[in-house]
Amino acid sequence: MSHVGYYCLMALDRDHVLRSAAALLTRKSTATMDEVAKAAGISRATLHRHFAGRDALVRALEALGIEECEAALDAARLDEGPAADAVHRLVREIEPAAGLLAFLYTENQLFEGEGQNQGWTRIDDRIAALFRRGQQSGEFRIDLTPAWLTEALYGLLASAAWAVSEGRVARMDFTHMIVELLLGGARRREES
Amino acid sequence: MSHVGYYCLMALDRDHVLRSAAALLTRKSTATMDEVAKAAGISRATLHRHFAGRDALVRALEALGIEECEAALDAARLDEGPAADAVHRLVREIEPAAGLLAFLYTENQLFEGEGQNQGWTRIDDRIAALFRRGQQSGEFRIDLTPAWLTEALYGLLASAAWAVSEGRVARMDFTHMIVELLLGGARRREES
DNA sequence: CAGCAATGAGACATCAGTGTCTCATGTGGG
DNA sequence: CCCACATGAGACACTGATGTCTCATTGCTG
Repeated sequence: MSHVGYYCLMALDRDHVLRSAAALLTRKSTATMDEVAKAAGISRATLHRHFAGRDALVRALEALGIEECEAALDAARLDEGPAADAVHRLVREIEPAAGLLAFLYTENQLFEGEGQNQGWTRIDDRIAALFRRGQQSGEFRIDLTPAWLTEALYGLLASAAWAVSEGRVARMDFTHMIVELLLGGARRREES
Repeated sequence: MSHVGYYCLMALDRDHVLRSAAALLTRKSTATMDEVAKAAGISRATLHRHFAGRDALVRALEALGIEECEAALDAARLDEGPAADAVHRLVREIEPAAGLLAFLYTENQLFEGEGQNQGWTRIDDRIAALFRRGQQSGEFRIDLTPAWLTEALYGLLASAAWAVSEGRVARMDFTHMIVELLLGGARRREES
């Protein structure tokens, strides 16, 4: 069954191509299929054998982003302990995917109206639920809605990913910057 | 001198076209020149008479964004009073331009490397200076750099603009959401 | 070694968006 | 009334990216 071996290689290559494309498109969101292929070290023909077209590639990247996001959500154990700690774990776990997320965050502006991948709404719901839990436990202030806090988290992740990739801030500060800014705003402050 | 009259109309039209384009591109950043023209209620030919090409249009939008940003910076009187109040005034003044800013924020990812319009660095510097002033006066915590706070402000402005345009949050909460989240994180909290 | 599968390279048609042009129309000013 | 000018509509060529195809080469399997 030589097929098995080849398919396995294909799968490995596919993942490698996907990650190369993610890394490239994070930096240059308008990169050509040619550039994507070169970045992955393969020819455009082979790239097309993996992904029917640019659209399919972006969809695959979206699926990868959702997958990594949900993995991060799982690893962060959002239900356990103080909500603030859960947010910290979440940002730490999601950091490696932040660049890809930032790309998809802007790319999704294109999917306007049409069939919005329901994976994102699931993720939105889980994150919003975390903020809501923090509000109900009294950790977070209640005048900022969970929906806004979720959006703000996305925005901060994207900002930080770009700022890091352009050298405006240090990569090692990534998690600290986001968590401190977000939580400082979200956490209810004791009366001064 | 019929020229005067015509030029005046041209100028008015140009501004109108620019704002229509800003409004459209805020929603659909890949809109066609045809769509931009239709959105402005003019023909593609006339659009080309105002702006040599898509590139020129984006540059003009960039100039408009910078202009409105600086106007907001001026109106906010960043040097006066507590830094926190200045941030609040800044966000309030900049809100009308937030959509355009969000568009340019992602579009600028394209201008990578090349001649980055120095207007942005001037704006960056003024905002960063405001945060630095707040740190020196003891209002803001010092473990978050002014550069990061500036980036975070941009990210929150873009997030909020998109979230509002997609109906995920209420437009009337715009300023409150951003200021409360940003300042809550940036303002030094009294020891609990 | 023989054969098969995957690849790389390149040719090719296609398509969308763009930039440029012309011409007819209409409108306002002299 | 007549003219100048701006506009709208459309034709046109050009470009860049894309999707599809063929063919030679490579490398692994049996």
